[in-house]
Amino acid sequence: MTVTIKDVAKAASVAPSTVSRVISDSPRISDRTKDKVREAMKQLGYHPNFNARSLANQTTKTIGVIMPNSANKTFQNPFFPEVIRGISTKAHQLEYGLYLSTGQSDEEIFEEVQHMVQGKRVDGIILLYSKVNDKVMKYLHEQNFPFTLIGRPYDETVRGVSYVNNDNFKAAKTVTEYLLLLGHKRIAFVGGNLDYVVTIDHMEGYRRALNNAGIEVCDDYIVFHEELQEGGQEAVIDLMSLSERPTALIVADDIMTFGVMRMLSEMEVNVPDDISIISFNNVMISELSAPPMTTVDINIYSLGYEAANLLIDKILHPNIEARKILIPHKMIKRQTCRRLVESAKKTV
Amino acid sequence: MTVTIKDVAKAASVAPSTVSRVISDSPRISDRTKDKVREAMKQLGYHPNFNARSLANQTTKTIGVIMPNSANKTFQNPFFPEVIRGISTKAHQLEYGLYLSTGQSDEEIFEEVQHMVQGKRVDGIILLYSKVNDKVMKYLHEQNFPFTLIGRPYDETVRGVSYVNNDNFKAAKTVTEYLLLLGHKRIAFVGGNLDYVVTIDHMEGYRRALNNAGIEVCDDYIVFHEELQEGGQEAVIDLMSLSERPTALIVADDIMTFGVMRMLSEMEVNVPDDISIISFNNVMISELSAPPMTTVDINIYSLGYEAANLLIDKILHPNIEARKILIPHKMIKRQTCRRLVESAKKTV
DNA sequence: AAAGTATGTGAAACCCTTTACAATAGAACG
DNA sequence: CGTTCTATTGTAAAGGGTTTCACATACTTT
Repeated sequence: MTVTIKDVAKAASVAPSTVSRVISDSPRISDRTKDKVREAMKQLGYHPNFNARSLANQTTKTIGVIMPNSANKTFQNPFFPEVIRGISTKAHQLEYGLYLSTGQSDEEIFEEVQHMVQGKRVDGIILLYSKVNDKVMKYLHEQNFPFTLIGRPYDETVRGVSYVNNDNFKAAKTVTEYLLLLGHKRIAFVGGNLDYVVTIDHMEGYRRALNNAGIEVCDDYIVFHEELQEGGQEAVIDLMSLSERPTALIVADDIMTFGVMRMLSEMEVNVPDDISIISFNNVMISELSAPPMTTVDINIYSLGYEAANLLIDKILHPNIEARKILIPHKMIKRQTCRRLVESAKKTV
Repeated sequence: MTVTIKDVAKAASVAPSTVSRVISDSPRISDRTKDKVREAMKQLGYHPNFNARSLANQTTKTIGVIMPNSANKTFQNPFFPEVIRGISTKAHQLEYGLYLSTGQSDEEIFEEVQHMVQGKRVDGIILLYSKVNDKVMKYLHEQNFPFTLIGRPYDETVRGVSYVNNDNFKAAKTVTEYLLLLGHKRIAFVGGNLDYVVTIDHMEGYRRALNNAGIEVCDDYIVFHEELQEGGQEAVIDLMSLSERPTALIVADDIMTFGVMRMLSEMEVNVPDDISIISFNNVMISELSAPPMTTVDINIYSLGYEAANLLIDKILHPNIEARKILIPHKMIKRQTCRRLVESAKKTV
């Protein structure tokens, strides 16, 4: 049926091992023989069998990409195609393939990871999320299996975890300071799922900035929501029902901001005249909102690219020590923030 | 090092073949033996080696997913995570894994597909796009390798291609008719890349509706753009520069519509008062535009789900004949279309 | 008691490559 | 001319399973 190395060997009247060596371009084979074998390979249309190769080599040249639980809509966030594009680019350069997780629940995902690892289906794994107390991460760490995190481990004292992250604490702090400088005092924080480390870092940055400015953190101004659009919308309802409405919002994610802005517009609250908004990620469409949103570009593509780089490095040099990469972020000022004029909003 | 089937066999004092039979739950093994072997597997923490299995079985339980050329931004369209979610769900149900293409250019992708197929890395392939004269499709067809298309082959006379598609012709026709009923006569069409079959189908539907209504199709009203946001923006510039501006726009994709609406808002052209818009896909955020957009829901998730279903069927029953599945679409009326009042726009 | 039939198990071949080791031939050397 | 190198190629085992075939039981049947 299929053309194997033996067929090529026969056709070129050499031993299978010779063919194998020609494939890996071993210097121990004479040029004459190489030519002869290559000719035969072309004639017969030979392609190496991937599985046999992996088996003999104990290496798959494949990296496993673990997406978060896809039950909720988080998944539709353009964040994912973009990280994957980054991962994909680097992987392709180094001739690695990508194997995607398909599990829907945390439990399913965990099982899948076990299979990937124990079944030697991939050489390493990239986790596209960082959760607090993540079973998957714990497992990979225990198994001493090559992996990198996008984000950071919740407990940074855990040694030996490579990750690539933004300085989310700093980004959130800066963003809050920016709003403070614009004269805002009642700044609310609309976070994502609290199980994710990024949410915690954002919140800490926000708190710190407020503390530094001597402003008391008001619990009513801090809300969390898992779902992207719906979450954004519910957050707005909660916040706008307060007797003292916030004058500015820090929102965890651009997509959530779309939800927020939609709801605000239904309530006829004008952005940025009545309320300022700043969010995170700068996905492609965030410049297309009405008005275009001010957000923090976190360089999603690089996050993926560097994660792949780190991982493959680890695969190739297992004894290399863990590295942490910080991808720079950058505030992109567009049109959802405005300076608060002193007297103005005194009348609530 | 790793626990193999032989270790299990020894521990349970049976032959390796017996262990193998237990794994595949063969009816020829007594329950007592099965229990004994399973106990041993658990004790030793045995997991079957995937590559060895694939090699012996000649089957990988993996399906290859080919994304379009990721050089341009098309990729960031939330369409992709959503189809993949559909594919992923079905694949997971039937215990198939997903292997993703990483090539950036058409040429790279083609090579990759060749490797996947010849190297027996996957059991079947799903093409996430349908292009005119697609080399990849041609190749898969020639090789008689199991694959399904999302979209449809340009040349439908090619026998034996399974695909899942929307009736894009009909959707575009309906949408055009809808605008006609609202009193629009100057309806423009902003299409995607003309290499994609979907673009052609949309255009044909549009033309047909106009013809049926006895309205001459004006070439100036038909524009195409590859890029999503930029494309949308450029299209608007072109159309709004015409002496007779269109009163309604049919846009190929929701993301593009975001670009269109952004540009329109910069020009201070009001949607829907000055111009009506209707587009396709209904991705998650399309309800979050300002105003929320009227669009055609094409059920992206099902597209993926059914494609996986079709493919796996084909893999399992190679002699089954090719099937075509049409996923129903549905117009979602939101707020970007309005009735044209007779007298109104006469003054251009 | 002999023959026939399930049922359970083991040995060995096979899937395709890689690789350690062996073998051969020709070149260089004394 | 015999010996030692060196360059090149071959042989066989390993990598971890699956599958076929044949054999050994135990149980019916006549």
